[in-house]
Amino acid sequence: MKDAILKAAEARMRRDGFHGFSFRDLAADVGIKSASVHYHFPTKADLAVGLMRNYREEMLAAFGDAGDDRALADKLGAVCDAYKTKLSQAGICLCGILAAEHAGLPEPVGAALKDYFIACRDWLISAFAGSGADEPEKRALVFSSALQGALLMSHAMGDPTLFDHATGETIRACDSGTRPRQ
Amino acid sequence: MKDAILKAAEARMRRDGFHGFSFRDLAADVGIKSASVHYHFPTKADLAVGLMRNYREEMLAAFGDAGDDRALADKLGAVCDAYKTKLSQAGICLCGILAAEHAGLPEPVGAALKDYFIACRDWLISAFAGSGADEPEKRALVFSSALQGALLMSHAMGDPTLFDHATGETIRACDSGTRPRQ
DNA sequence: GTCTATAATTTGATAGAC
DNA sequence: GTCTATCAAATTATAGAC
Repeated sequence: MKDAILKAAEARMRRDGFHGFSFRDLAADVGIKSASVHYHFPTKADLAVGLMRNYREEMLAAFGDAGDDRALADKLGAVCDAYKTKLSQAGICLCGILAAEHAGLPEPVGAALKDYFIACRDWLISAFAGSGADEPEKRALVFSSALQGALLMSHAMGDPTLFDHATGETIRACDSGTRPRQ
Repeated sequence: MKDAILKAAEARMRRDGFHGFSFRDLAADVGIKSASVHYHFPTKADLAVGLMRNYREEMLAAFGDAGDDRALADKLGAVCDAYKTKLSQAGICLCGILAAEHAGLPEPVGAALKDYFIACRDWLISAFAGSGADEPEKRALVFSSALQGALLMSHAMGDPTLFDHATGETIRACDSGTRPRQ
């Protein structure tokens, strides 16, 4: 049941944001009462933090090993694919929408948010550094922001192809920047 | 007073999102009661739509004329500067945060949101087409998404330099793509 | 673990006096 | 235009029975 709540909460939070749904909505989704949701997650912040922990593990697992022998473009492609799967399910990145709202969120949520983006950044730094790219730290953040922007705009415009165009462009730029005049 | 409410509402909505503040918060900001806010804006959707209309005009004015004789990089730089000013005031783009939440927002807000992004896209298409770039439609959307992502990540990580890095990279990519081996 | 019941607060919004 | 007063509904969260 805890997993069912987390699943419903991810869908709700990715669609409507932290303040856009209630424990009663969630309870109705999984067929119990809101008091029972509070049994599993005392506060909404607890729910969000638990959700983000799960989400981080799921995404990093989908990215694969940043240090393996795949080509850089394949690694970045795996990251894009993981987010595209999320986009196709409706809603953007869980941490993307929470990032947009983060100034008005409980403090533990903000901390978990930074944890997520730092984990992603570190994965990307590893991937860039492994391919001999210069300034891997900078590239990692630029790539992340391009990705989050592609999710946001593709979602807002209701145009899934926008995500492919934007991420395709970004990967191509990274690849040529990393291995110039190949 | 209507302008004061709009100003306070922009700050609140850019910080906390559509559901993250109340008419009472707003009333306190400008020193009146919430009933008086409802006199100026009957519903919260009315407020958001009015806000977005103002915001759109303000931003397009800051971009300047898309058809003038500035270099493409200068035009794109003006767009980035306009958003950077917003970022420095705290909070991301008004339409960026509303885009993230848009699935759970009143319908008129979603319509105004699309209007904003279409206006921006058209401005950018004009700028790209004027410099002889190929696929100006595609470039416009890719540029917009890079920009929104840069705002989001810079905000979430609390790192203003991230915005400069990401947008600088994007402008450089557009420029070299438009005028190859210059 | 889930329920009923409810507390305590907040919310968007309205009515009507001034 | 702003106020007081208020409504009806929703919200997060808790207490205690089963």
